Amino acid sequence: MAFNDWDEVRTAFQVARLGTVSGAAQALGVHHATVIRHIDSLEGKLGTKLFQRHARGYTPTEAGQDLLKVAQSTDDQLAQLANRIKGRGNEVTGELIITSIAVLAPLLSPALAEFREAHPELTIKFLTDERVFRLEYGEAHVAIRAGSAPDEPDNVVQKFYQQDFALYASKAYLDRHGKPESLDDVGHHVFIGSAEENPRAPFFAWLKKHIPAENIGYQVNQITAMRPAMQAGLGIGFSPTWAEANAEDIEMVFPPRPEWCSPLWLVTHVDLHRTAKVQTFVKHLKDASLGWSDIVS
Amino acid sequence: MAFNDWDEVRTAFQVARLGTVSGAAQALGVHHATVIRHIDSLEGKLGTKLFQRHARGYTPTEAGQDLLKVAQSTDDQLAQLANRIKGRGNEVTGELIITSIAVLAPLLSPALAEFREAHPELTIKFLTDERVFRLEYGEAHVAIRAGSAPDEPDNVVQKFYQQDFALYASKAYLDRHGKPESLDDVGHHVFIGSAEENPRAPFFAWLKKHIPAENIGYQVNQITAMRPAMQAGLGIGFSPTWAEANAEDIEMVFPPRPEWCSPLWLVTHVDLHRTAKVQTFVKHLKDASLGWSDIVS
DNA sequence: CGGCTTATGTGCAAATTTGCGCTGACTTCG
DNA sequence: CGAAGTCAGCGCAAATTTGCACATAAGCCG
Repeated sequence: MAFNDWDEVRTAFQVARLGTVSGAAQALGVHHATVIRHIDSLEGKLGTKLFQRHARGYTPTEAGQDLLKVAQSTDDQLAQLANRIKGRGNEVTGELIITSIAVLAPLLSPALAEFREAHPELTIKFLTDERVFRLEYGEAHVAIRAGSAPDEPDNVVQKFYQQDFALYASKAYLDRHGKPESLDDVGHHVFIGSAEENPRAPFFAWLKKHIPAENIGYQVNQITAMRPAMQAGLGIGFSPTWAEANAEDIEMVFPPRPEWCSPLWLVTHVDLHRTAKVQTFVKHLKDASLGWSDIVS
Repeated sequence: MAFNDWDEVRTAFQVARLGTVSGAAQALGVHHATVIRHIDSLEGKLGTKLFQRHARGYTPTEAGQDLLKVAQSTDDQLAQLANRIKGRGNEVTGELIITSIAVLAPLLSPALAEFREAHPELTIKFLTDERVFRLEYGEAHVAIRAGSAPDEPDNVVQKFYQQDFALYASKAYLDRHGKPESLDDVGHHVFIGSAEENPRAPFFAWLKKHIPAENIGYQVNQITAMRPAMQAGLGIGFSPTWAEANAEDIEMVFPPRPEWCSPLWLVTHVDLHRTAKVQTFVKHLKDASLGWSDIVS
């Protein structure tokens, strides 16, 4: 590769454009001696004269004119790129990647729909997977995490919504087994618990501690499998109040308790946290979360 | 303008392409600390993060991906440009601009035609004008000058042909006035001279000195006007022997003399003199000039 | 023709950039 | 789970680049 110093190309470009070393030096904001040395170096590497030197300035040779055309196009493209990048910092366009756990999709989707409508030039990607998408690799711009506060470095974490969990069961189950009177005496009632040894969710931890193991007749390792189990009448299970507010075949068995609560964390990478796009979205999500409390009240 | 350092763009390009600072440093042949500093500087100027930093390397953000595309195109174009320029140094293609005085066109044209045929990819421009085209401004690659040796600086001057001048007159003139016996006694014969006070051509200087003013009945300021005057029977005039070798209506009156001779100079700019294109052409022209002597012998 | 302006070119010193060695963090593999 | 390999980041010294002053040459303009 001959052009291993793009700055020299830029210098040569200005010389070719303006015709004089002094003019180019002024345009570049450097000393004219620097311009001369750049040109000399570039010509040395190329083995070709780019300019004919004379007392009135530098006249581009054919090679110099060729370089002028190419560098002009480069200069234009870089200027446009600079505009795009600088402008993008203050706009809400492009791509916004949000990652979360799948169960939050019903909760978040309305807010995402509103945000998408408010910023039509934005493409939203909503990623959910078993594995955790990592903000520090640029896999997502915003993450909504549940459970204990994430402490990944370089991540900006803020609590933005408190999920209230209650115990629910399907009408079919209640018709067959009746409604338990108290959590201290669960009788033969069946609860849906976690298959994990040390479940992250606080309500699962509570369940493991306060409900006899023989009453936990069904265990899941993914939360998404829990609600279908409840609907099928397999037992009594936890669900966030927002999810069951309008449910028809599911009935609340015990109201929410503080120790079951699971906070939602809004996580952004520190590099992206200040951008208008992320800030606007975070604000929108917080506003929307205020309405979520109304649903259950 | 944000991109006032194209080298940093080049560095960022390699980082975006390879994904790691170390890889980019190796590709660029610099220390990885330099790469980090370039990226930091560039991001600082743009006010935007181009990469997300993590332990496995640098992942381009949207802005970084945008830059990658633009810089990739720039890199390609510069590589192509380098190939064109480097290749051109050893090829005989493109443009070859030759300047001369108009009267030499009949002499040079056959040689130019041969050269053009030998190098079909070459475009030849043959410029003649009253004003002197200046090689140091890149107005021409090769100049063929007549008269005293040019001494412009930075020009490579070489003598390549000796024009022999003789005195001619048209048959019509000779029929009317007869043929002069000797140049010491020109009688009432009419000579065609120069309108200039100090003519450059040696034969005009000789004429002014040895022929009485009253015998110089017709004066021109451009040599091109001389031959039509001779043909019209206006008088006796100088012409190079090569021009009249096959003339039918023009007859030699006095044979060439050494003091009338005018050498032709082949002049190239020092910057272009070493290029294959110019070298090839100069060699061709010298070879051709060897044949010109045969015409008159 | 001669002063004035504007241009390029060069030696030397200051300033900036770069390279080096080292540290710490993460990933992968056995 | 521990060792090896890879990567980014940082302080300091060396090397390169740059700026400055000055010299020189050519065009401009009465």
